[in-house]
Amino acid sequence: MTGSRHVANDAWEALLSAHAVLMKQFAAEETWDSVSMREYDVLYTLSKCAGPARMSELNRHVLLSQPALSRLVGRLAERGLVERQPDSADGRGVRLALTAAGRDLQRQVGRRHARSVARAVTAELTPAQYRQLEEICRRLAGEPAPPARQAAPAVGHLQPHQRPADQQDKDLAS
Amino acid sequence: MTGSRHVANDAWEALLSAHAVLMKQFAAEETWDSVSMREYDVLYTLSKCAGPARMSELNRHVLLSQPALSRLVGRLAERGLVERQPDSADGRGVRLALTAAGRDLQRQVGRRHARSVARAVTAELTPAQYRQLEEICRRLAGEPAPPARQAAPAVGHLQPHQRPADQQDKDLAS
DNA sequence: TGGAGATACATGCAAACGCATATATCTTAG
DNA sequence: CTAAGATATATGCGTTTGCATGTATCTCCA
Repeated sequence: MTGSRHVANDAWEALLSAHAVLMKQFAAEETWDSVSMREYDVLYTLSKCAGPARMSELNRHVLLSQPALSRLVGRLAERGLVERQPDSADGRGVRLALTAAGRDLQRQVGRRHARSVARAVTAELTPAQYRQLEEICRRLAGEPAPPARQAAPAVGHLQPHQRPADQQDKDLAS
Repeated sequence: MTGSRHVANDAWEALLSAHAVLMKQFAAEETWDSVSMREYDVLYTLSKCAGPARMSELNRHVLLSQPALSRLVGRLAERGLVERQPDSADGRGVRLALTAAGRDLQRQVGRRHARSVARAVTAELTPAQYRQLEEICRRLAGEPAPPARQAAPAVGHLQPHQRPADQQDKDLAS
């Protein structure tokens, strides 16, 4: 038993290491023109959300404190990349959506970035391996983990990562 | 072909998501007493290096810019947790090592943190799964990937992650 | 040998972050 | 219906980050 604890820690450390190595690699590329990786992360997350998203929803995906995200979105809004509207249903909340310019920029950067990601991943892993990686990481992230790889029933709870399930090809398609 | 690109991107996104979710979870725990997670990361990395390490070596493991790491180490040195000595062999470089206090603090925090990590990982994954995760992530990180799980030949190039291969149990042992 | 370029780390400075807290709205027990 | 508490987001403020650059040392080739 005491061994499995150790192995579990090694696995997490390996994940951290892979994350750091690849993040640095991606950051060093010329992909990021006029947006930082964090800003892109927000734009990308917004692009995956069907309708307007809320700050708190965004904040579940982005590794940033709530105030930091609030200001980051503020900056993106000032640059005309996202639109921030008061929510009619909930006066405290905000509805966020990409503007046309924001969507364009996300797609453009997303295309380049997706290429880098695909290159890095496929260079080291076999298809079977990165499929396993996806499955395992989804579980780790606490997602229901859709085991079937084709048209899963789409259970539909708005858990951590809800995605429209279509349309997200746009940014990944070459 | 165009499909595998997409799947590879999904795998990376899943990894990012798992990273973000677990990092937030760990950050929210009471584990971090007097050190931030980044500071702990540096202390931990130092604890794994056999002898004194160099800044640039550290910087390979930690996701921070070189100036940020330089100052972070400076702060740790001021607090008496790490020792910074000029390198006799290379006048430009610095040799970093944990002080006794630094090692103690690392172990104490490491014990708590390792528990959290083990809890989180084993709660979601089977032993076979986190072993696979480790193997796959090591490859992703560009490590030689020791396929044998017992006493690998220890090729020994000082690639990204060189670890003493022993002693690191100390911080993970319950 | 000498000097151009590379490497290792540090520092000035503006931008961005996290923590604590403020503000506004929603929810709910009484 | 109201007051207490929860929730969603924003803002003040000190700290930390990244970028550009500085300084010192090392490397290597002419």
